[in-house]
Amino acid sequence: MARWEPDARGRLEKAAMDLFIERGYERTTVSDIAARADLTERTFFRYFADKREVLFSGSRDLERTIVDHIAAAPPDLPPLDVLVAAYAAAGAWLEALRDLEYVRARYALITKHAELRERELIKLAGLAGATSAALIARGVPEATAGLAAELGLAVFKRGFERWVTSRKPRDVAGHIRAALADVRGVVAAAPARPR
Amino acid sequence: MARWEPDARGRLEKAAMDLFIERGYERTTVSDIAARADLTERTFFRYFADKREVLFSGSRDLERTIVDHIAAAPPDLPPLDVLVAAYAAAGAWLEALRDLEYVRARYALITKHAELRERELIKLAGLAGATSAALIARGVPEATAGLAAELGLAVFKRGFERWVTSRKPRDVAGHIRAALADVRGVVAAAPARPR
DNA sequence: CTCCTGATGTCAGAATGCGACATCACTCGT
DNA sequence: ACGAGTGATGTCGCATTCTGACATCAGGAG
Repeated sequence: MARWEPDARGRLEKAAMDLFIERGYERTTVSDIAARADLTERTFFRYFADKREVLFSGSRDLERTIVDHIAAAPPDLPPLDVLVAAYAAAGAWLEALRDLEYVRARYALITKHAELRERELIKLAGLAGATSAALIARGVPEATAGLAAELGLAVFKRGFERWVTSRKPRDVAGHIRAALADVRGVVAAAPARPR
Repeated sequence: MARWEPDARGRLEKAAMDLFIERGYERTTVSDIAARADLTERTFFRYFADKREVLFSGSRDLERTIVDHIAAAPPDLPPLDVLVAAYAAAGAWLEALRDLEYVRARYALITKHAELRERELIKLAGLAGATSAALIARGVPEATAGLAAELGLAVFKRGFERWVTSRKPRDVAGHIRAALADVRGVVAAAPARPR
């Protein structure tokens, strides 16, 4: 018999999600989570730097997926199109990986608690940095890459949000590409001119 | 004689900045800050919701300034241009209000500590929300406003960063307008086509 | 003069997060 | 087969952040 139950990290993540949904984020302590996972508070903090992190373990994989797609994109595609294609692909990957109910529950939690939104935002900022670096590796000039990353992220955020909150959800990729079109519209907008 | 020294809030902010610069953010406790301001830890938390907030008191004024400029912009200007003009004006306002050394020291602190970057990001997200609402008040459709706000914020971030980190600083407004041009370039980029 | 208000202080305590050390089943080399 | 080492976990103690409840007390309103 194994010395410990396996997958302590996974158990902690599940216990945390369950408890957050049951009682809310603020009213569940790390001690509660650890107890439900049959572990110690101290052990929780060995796996997660702080209480928030338990909700963000997936962000590393997401980032890797996106960066890989950027590297694999056709070499003459303009930066923003590279990013949007990568986000669309990663979105589809995520869609297949996670239950929509899970994604929605997590989204609701993060939206509701400023503490968690802060963490989400810094993860996304890290993602922007990673995509920027991936563009630079393709030969995109540094100055362009940073801005493109920021714009691409805006497109992704918008598309993702539309996906999660739409009543009859269609595919993420579609939402993301629609968001890109919207961005193009906003940037191209010219002042109304009487004629 | 007044019962207490005046401007407790201001004293706390100054004490905090000084100590953060002297010993770094992490190694100064709230108790330290309060002591230097001749106040109690408890009083600190009456003025600031948490330790980080002491560095962000200005963001309310900044937001107000920007929103006012948006409201006052010529009615037929396209959303993104409205935003960039407002940011440029607010940037100039900030430039006149604060010592460059202060802005830089604060920027260095925030850049260095993830905790503070998180707070900064959520303040900026709040700013995006406020600018979006201001656009909607001008009659911009909701869907457009949100995206325009996000893009405008990206322009502002880039311009501000360029301003703070450039060795021989020129005016913020110029940097912001330059960032807008860059964004237009990125969005307009077409795939390289042999002909 | 008295009452009230509002800024501050005092105290106790919960929760987060960390360093140091203990435990103990399992594994590997011999 | 056996002893040393490894690695995940537990235990303990502590600093720090943040909150609730109550106390204090100068100055202003009546």
